[in-house]
Amino acid sequence: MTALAAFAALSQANRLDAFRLLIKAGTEGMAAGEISDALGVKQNTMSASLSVLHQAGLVRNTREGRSIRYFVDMQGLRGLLGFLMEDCCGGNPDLCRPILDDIACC
Amino acid sequence: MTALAAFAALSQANRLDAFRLLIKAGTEGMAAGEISDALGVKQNTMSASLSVLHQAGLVRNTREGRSIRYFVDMQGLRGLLGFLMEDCCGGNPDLCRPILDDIACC
DNA sequence: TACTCATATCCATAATTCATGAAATATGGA
DNA sequence: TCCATATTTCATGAATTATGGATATGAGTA
Repeated sequence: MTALAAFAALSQANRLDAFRLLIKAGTEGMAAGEISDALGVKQNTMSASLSVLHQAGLVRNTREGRSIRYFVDMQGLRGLLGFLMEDCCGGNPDLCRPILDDIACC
Repeated sequence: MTALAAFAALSQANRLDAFRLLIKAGTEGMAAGEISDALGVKQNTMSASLSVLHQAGLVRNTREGRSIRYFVDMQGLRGLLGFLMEDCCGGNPDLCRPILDDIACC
């Protein structure tokens, strides 16, 4: 199941930090090198981390000249959260409404 | 950081399955034995899994006679998703709105 | 072509994680 | 008290994973 891979991908500090950085970066995304610099992680280690996030369907990337730019894969994130919250609360809206309110990022 | 523990907790099949079961169970929760029966997992193995979810702040439990009943910890879940989506999308609502719509569980 | 920058891959080692059997703890009933 | 039930705790070995050095690939530049 891919949700498992996604949670596994987010369960390690470098990868979680990188993912949150990309969440903040939004549509602009960040080059792989920018990410490793920002987090003070060695280039090859971060490359491996980004690869795990990519395989888990949490990020996309496109080459841009010499750099490779990473973005959050919004569809992947959506699928993950949807899977987690499927049939939640046994149909009791009051339980999970506050959760949604808290993700009111925009 | 506790978000790390939470994602790690959800990154293993038994634990993710148990958590989703509890999401569906809502306020009723489920006894530890019910969970291991439902998932066909040995009792001590499931107990260890529930303990990991508990330490990660994703579930609560209360004793009920001889059984111990588990519930999703809504506050924990809320904190986790809030942490993940913090400052998301660089302030671009169109990006993350579909995500929220997809978690429209109730 | 030769050179440099940006990233990815390979490999070995160290560290972590997992499931299980066996034993311990807590509760309720006779 | 003694017993059965429900669950947790502990110890262990097997499997997985993270990390970093070295190296490879690929893209621009001269």
